[in-house]
Amino acid sequence: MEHDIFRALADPTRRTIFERLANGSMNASALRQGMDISQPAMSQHLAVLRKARLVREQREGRFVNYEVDPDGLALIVQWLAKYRAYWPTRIDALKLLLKDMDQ
Amino acid sequence: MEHDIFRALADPTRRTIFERLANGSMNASALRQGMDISQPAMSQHLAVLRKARLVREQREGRFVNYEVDPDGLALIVQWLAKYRAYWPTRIDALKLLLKDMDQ
DNA sequence: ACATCACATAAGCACGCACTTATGTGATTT
DNA sequence: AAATCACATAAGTGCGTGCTTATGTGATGT
Repeated sequence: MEHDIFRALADPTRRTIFERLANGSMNASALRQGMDISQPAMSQHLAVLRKARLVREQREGRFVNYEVDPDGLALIVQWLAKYRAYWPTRIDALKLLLKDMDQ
Repeated sequence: MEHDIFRALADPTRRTIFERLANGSMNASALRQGMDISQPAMSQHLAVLRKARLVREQREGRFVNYEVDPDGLALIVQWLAKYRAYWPTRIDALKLLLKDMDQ
């Protein structure tokens, strides 16, 4: 399962898909816009992201709406937490993170 | 670079190596103990982890000591920060993280 | 100096993976 | 009910990747 996540994110196309979904959920056809990717390829990528729990589907008629699944991200956070002793303490990303989570 | 990281972590053997180094830095030979992996394979895995900045080397005589490189982890945190809007707010891992970072 | 040790690199191979084309499935439209 | 649409699945293919064996390199030991 942790394996599924890292394997899913190892592909740049899937990271792009995930990033696009993070900016708003949409269906598979909409996801293809401006991505130069075939319909089966998109479907296969979404299947991999689904298995990794990075993305979840929501049937709406004959469309399938896709959205970010927090479970996958939670598992990455969990994995990262194991190594928090090595996290640099002063980097901007971390400060950003802290600021955002404080409120 | 972010690509190098996810690709590096996509392999279970490399994740194991990384985890072992997180529990204490050591040289390549010591890393092989109990892992049933050839010397060249280990060397190649370490090269991939190095390129991803997840690990860094420190020559000591004819030994090469390996340790976790915080830079790689920082990049993952940075990547994760982009999706913090989707992080679940009540999971244990997150609470653990916060508690540890507060002090 | 030579041998040996710790590790890196080279080259070849088998397997996994991302793609393709073709076809299947279930819902909507007319 | 027949056609069309949105998407999934099947099967085949080329390439990347992780392994192997063989060899190179640089440091230590005798």
